[in-house]
Amino acid sequence: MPLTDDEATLFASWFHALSDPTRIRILNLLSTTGDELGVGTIVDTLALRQSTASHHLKVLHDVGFLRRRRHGTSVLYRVNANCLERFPSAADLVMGRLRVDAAPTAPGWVAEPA
Amino acid sequence: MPLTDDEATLFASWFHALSDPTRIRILNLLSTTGDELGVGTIVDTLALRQSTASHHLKVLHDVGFLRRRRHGTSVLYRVNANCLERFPSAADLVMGRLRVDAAPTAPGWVAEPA
DNA sequence: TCCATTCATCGACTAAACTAGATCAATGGA
DNA sequence: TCCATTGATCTAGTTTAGTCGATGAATGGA
Repeated sequence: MPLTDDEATLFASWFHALSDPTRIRILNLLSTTGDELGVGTIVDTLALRQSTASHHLKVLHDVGFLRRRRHGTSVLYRVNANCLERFPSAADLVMGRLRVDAAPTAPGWVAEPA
Repeated sequence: MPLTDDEATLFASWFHALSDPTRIRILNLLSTTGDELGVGTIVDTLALRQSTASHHLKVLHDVGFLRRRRHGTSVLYRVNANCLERFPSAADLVMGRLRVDAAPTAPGWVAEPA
């Protein structure tokens, strides 16, 4: 049974969030570091402009790959653990090896405050 | 150990190939069908313009997700089986759960004539 | 050889995305 | 309250990507 257009669009949006090298580096930095980082640290570590980093962090956050919280004047970002540990091999969804109705509706579909 | 810029760019290119709904639908059609399909069949099944389909097929082929062969006047596309069965959870690469030096350099890294 | 079929490629148009400087908002300390 | 810090948002400029009609190339049959 083929994917619906809506499902295809949804899955594409997840991949889209990973389709930029800077976002890959941000995600890799956060996941290998293992805990939350402020925007300034990310900017310094990856040599990004602040507005550029903020833009990419928003993309990753909007799709559910990242969580964030304020801490004083700074905002700390971290990888969404649900995403990390339960995100199925995304290819499996596309390839029809996972039933769509058993799949999440978003990368961070497990309840957790945004 | 963080990803290099080149690695981040490479991984991003794989995700980019999956970042469009039409390409997701093409890949899903080919994988669920289970064998190779001509461009005309894909065009009819997914209600695409021929040039649009050809464009997306090229993107998927270039990145290694699809193989193709001529058959008479038509061209048959199929999913790259190496890709399907051995493509690791792509997220694992980004998340540092797979060592980069153990990872493929392309989705279709296992030798097979293009 | 001539023609029909099937796709790939080209060119133009439009929309979306990335970057970056500038400005705005939230927080906390003096 | 005033100001410094931190990061989000705004806007502009450039690039990249998706769509689609038109054209070109490969194949095979008449």
